[in-house]
Amino acid sequence: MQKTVITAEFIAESIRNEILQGKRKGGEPLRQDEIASRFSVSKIPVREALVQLKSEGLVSFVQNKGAAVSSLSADEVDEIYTIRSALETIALQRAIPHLTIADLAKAETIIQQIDSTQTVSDWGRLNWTFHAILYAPAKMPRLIETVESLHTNVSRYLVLYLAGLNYQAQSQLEHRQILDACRQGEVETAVSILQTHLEAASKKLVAFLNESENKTSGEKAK
Amino acid sequence: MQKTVITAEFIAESIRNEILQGKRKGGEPLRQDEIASRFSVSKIPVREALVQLKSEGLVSFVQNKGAAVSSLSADEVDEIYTIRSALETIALQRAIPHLTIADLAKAETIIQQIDSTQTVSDWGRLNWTFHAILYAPAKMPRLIETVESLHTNVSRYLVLYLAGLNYQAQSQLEHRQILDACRQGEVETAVSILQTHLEAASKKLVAFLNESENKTSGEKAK
DNA sequence: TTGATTAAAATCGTATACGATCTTAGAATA
DNA sequence: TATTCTAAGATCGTATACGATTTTAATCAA
Repeated sequence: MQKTVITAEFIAESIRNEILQGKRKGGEPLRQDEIASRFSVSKIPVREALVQLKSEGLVSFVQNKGAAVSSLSADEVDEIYTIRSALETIALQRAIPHLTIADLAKAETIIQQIDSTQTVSDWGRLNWTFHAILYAPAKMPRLIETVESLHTNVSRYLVLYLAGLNYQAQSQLEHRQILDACRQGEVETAVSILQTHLEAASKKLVAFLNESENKTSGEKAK
Repeated sequence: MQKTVITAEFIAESIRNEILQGKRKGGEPLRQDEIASRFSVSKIPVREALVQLKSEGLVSFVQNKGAAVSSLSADEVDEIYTIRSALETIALQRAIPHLTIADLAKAETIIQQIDSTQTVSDWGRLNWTFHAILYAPAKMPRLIETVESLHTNVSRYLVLYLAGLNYQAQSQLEHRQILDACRQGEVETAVSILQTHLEAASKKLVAFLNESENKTSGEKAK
């Protein structure tokens, strides 16, 4: 077996997953020595992994204090959804004319998998998979990469706070409506529902975060 | 004087500038030892700088072959301008109602500076400064950061290939039109000219790159 | 008790060193 | 001559080691 990937990539993926699964909370420091010994490597690939995650917005660095899991404010979440809406709209619009039967079937399968999903991190991952399938034929890899990164950033909050509610039922309904519109080739309709879909998530999440920020206001000055 | 920035940040900025000034051509390998000795540091901060630049799209890594300055295809440039148009449109639209007299004056100054600019790298930098001033009041730091990164990526090609032509005169005319529309608070007009402005740059650059790609087709399979 | 002071421990950032991989150039072979 | 082989050099990726900074905790003063 050849060395599968660069060490730093492997470590970055592990830490990314931990953050997405809520095992690492916002603000929590990421000790280089601890991570290094856990993976039985030196700090050097660990630091490179953290620099990578910093560029994805999942961790932040402070001089001589190392890395910590970054947090999102309500404003930032709002901004992220504005960007996502603009970009995903373009992707879907361009992709629909090129969607194949196989793509649509694959998307349908993912919707069903989401229905029977138990863990929140699976839900977040499948959620993105569904969208990514519909966007892929747009052949815009940079746009998709950007959107995926933004999705990842909000996902850890979504899975934590919206999973229990009736949000999932509504979300799945919209997924099915989007898929139907894609099948019919109704670009306008699909894009419109997608925007609604994103706005709904954004509003709930922003409201939730505003609430928690008010509760804990004053702590931030620390 | 305290240590201004982390070493890696400083090195990243230096290499970034070299790439933007055309001192480092696309495909050119970036030797870690060479860079390290030039800055009198070890390879470790150099590698972190390169990982950072990779996340900005300016360099790419290949396993055991290190980093090299990345190149852009015509398709990628086209995609980048599509993304920029979508995002900059939002930024300008939201910023205009909050533009102050001081912002407008600052933008006017930059236009004048561009007129008297000699070097292409100054032109690229000032060009972005002008746009950034008009976008800033939108208060969307992530969006701006994303757009800036995309601007940086195409800038090194723009300055190389469009600087000589009459492109700059046209570009400056559009800058003044955008600024005028901003002064009048005419959001629709400003956004519309901005889109034209970006499309013009995109078309010229894509045409140029398609031409060079055809000339050198066959080399790519290497 | 509370707050200031300082020494010890923890942690960071990076220089040095080294095995692993890749590249290159000359020798051997056809 | 052209091609394959091989060994030396170049370059990469990372473990180890260490000074610098920060944090913690213990001591002392108010």
